[in-house]
Parts: sequence; C-alpha cells; structure tokens
Amino acid sequence: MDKTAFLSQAEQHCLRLGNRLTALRRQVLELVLGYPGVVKAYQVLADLQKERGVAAPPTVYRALDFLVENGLLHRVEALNGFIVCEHFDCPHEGLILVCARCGGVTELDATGPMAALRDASAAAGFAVAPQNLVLTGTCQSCQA
Amino acid sequence: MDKTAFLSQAEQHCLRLGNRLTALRRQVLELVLGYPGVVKAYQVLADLQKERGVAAPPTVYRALDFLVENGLLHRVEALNGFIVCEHFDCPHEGLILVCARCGGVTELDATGPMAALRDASAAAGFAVAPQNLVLTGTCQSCQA
DNA sequence: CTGGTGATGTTATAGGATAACATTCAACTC
DNA sequence: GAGTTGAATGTTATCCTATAACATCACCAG
Repeated sequence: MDKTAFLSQAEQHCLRLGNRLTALRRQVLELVLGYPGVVKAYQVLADLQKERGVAAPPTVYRALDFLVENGLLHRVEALNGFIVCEHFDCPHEGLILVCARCGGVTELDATGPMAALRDASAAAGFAVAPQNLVLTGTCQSCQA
Repeated sequence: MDKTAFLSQAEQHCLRLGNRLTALRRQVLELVLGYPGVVKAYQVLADLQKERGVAAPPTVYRALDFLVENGLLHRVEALNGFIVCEHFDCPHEGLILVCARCGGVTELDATGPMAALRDASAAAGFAVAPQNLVLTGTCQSCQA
C-alpha cells in the first residue's frame, strides 16, 4: 500500500472509531511512516521541529498515544519506540520480532500462539488483555 | 524458600557460573527480595541510600544488571522494573503476568507456549532468543 | 454571541538509564 | 611482601523518556 492510500484509509479508520485524524496527527503518522522500523518519540519530535519550527514533547506524545489507541501504531515498550501497524483494520494480535543485532523489526500475526498463552494464563486465573508481543532474537539476514 | 537459604543458594549459583555475588550485589538482591512483586531501580537506590548513606544510580544499575545476567532477577521492561526469579537454578522461560489494576505480578512457566511462538517465528526466518514474556491483564482477585 | 468540548501550545519537571573517568580491592606472580 | 593486573565500585555529569499542569485556540450547538 502506498503512503497516500495508507493515510486516507487511516483517516477513514479513525472516523469509524469516532475520532478525527487531525493535521497534526496525520503529520506525525506520516513521519513514523517514513521509517522502516521502530522509531522513537524524540526522533519524531526532532523531525516535527524541522517541519514546523517549534514542538514540545507533549505534542508528539499526544499524537503518538492517539495513533496507538486507534490501532495505527504499536508501541514497542522494550525499545521505547513506536512502529506502524500495517493492518490496522483487521483485529489481530501482533508478534513483533526485534533483531538484537541489526535492530530491524518484523511483524507477524500471533493470534494462534496468543491463544495458547491465554489458555495457560487462564489456568492460573489470569485474564490476558489483547496486546502485542515483543520478542528479541536474530533476524534471517543476521544469522549468517 | 526462606531468605537466607535463597541467598546462599544464589551465591552458589553465581559461583557455578564463574561469578561472585559480592557484598554489594548481595545487598541489592536482598533489597529486591524484600518486595513482593516488581520493584524499580530507583526504589532500590533509595533503599540502598538508607542503608549505606550514599549510592549513585550506576551502583544499583550495575548490581541489577549482574543479577539479571545471572538469572536471579527478571527485568520487566513494560514496567521499568525488576522482579526476583524464584527458580533460577532450572533453565526455563518465564511468563510474567502483570495485573493492570493492582500492579500485582505472577510468574508462570511458559516453556510450552514459547515453543509455539518460536515455531511461528522460525517460519519467518527469525530465531527467537531465550527470554521471558510479559503480558498484562487482570488478575484473579481484580476480576470481581 | 456564548458556552462547552476537544485539540494543541507552553513551561517545567519527574523518572529512567548510561557514559566516562577515578579509585579501590582481591588475587596472583615473582 | 611488593608489585601487577583485572574486576568491582565510587563519582560526576549528562542524556533520554515521559508526563503534570495550565494556557490557548478552533469549532460546533444552542
């Protein structure tokens, strides 16, 4: 999907959820989209400052939080970062694989394995919330 | 296992790995042990300052890192915290369940479900490293 | 117009982690 | 026992991440 199409679909998606993809939020999403993998809040902040002169942390954090809440981004806690979710319109649980060597990131669907984890947790009386999983390891090209 | 026994077993465990559980490291481990669940680095730092007057962040971070490397603690990244590993002497992959309501933490063995995740990842050419999994949700007593 | 609501701007600060360098300590060799 | 070496710890400073608190603005409904 190209960038323009992604953005307009994202906008529709937010509308369906009763939220507005404002100019600022759109701009932040676009910036994150410009990175191949995980990007940090302060990197986005720096980019935003280049584009509009001034910007403070809360501005970018609010936009990022909004995008996460609307499913357009995943927050990668282990890395203090954010990554675009390519398939925000179908409900899913992502499996985010982070390469410890190159820092690259792959996203898989984890609905199946998540069910197994949910079962194991339910046996202990714990109700697992919908969420993404982050695993570290080594990606294909770094295994050489 | 009581505290004293745990500490002396921990010491033996480190020795087997060729490392030393020094007085400082032991003291930090003891402090973490004093908490029922997850504890933050700066909380440990504050405790350490109470006990020995002065202490700087690197002191406690170095000790915590050492304890994690030797399997005595788990790092809970989603919470910026640390938690004691009760069974450091048998190799395992932990499943750490964090209650979003009360902050309580439970640790389960996740060797089975982890294998499923590893398979799914291997299909994408990604080699998952041994690690613990952190999931958020709601614990039994908070589900009422 | 006016009041209300959601979004954004602004300032300040809290909280988490590490770099870089100095010093001390334990163990080993000679 | 003196010297040497490497690990561990002390010390200072700083960077990165995140949010609280309050001010302002834009928009729409009545």
